[in-house]
Amino acid sequence: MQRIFEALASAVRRKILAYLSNAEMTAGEIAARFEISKPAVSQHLTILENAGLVASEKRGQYVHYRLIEDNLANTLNGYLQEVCPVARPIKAESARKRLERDHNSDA
Amino acid sequence: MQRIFEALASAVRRKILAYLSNAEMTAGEIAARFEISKPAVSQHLTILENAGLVASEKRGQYVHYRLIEDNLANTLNGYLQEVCPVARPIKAESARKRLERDHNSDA
DNA sequence: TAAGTGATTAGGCAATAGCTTAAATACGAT
DNA sequence: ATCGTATTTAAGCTATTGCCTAATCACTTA
Repeated sequence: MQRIFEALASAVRRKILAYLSNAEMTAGEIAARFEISKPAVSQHLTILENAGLVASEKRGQYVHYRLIEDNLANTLNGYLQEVCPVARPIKAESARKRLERDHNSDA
Repeated sequence: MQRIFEALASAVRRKILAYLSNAEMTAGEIAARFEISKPAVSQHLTILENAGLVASEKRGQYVHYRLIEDNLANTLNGYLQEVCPVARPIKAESARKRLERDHNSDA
């Protein structure tokens, strides 16, 4: 409980959740999206993971992060983010990324 | 949004919300309930008020604080607190306080 | 108006959060 | 094996948070 609220208290971390809302991302992709260093993003991801909001999976060289959909806090937060002017465009980007990937997987 | 999440990130502040869940309280009553100084509680109340989670009303010498019931964040938080082992006993105290007052108002 | 009580503000201190750069670790490809 | 890339860990710095005590402000009552 405490870890969830603390994780959600950070604007950057909520943006990361929005960015993961529609597509899985590697740590590097997430870091590239935001204006902070990779180590800083890595720390945020650790906090989100310890709060049970995201899960990571190492595949080769990359670490893929995804939302844990089956999670009350994420469900409620996702609902709030639908009406949040900061989160909405980031969620849209996330959706676009997924579409791009679906498209490219034809190649 | 940011202020709401920040307000809810503190365990003491969530306890204060639980304590207000069933009854209005003065600043002094809230401070007496928790093991921190009155000024510290006053700061927490300011943060909760700035987040739009509580409202204050000065009546004579006392400042009464109450939850803003008609508030999405409070509604969701109240729901979470129903299943929170920390918040539940505090909510019960709050309910007891209200009953005491209803009883004493006969005098 | 003076004293007593409730509450907040001010000032100061210790602990923590969040960031950066540099170093280390893990993996893939040449 | 070595080099390049992806990621995390380590170390250190700054800003903020949260608390305390002391002082101030506001109100009530004798």
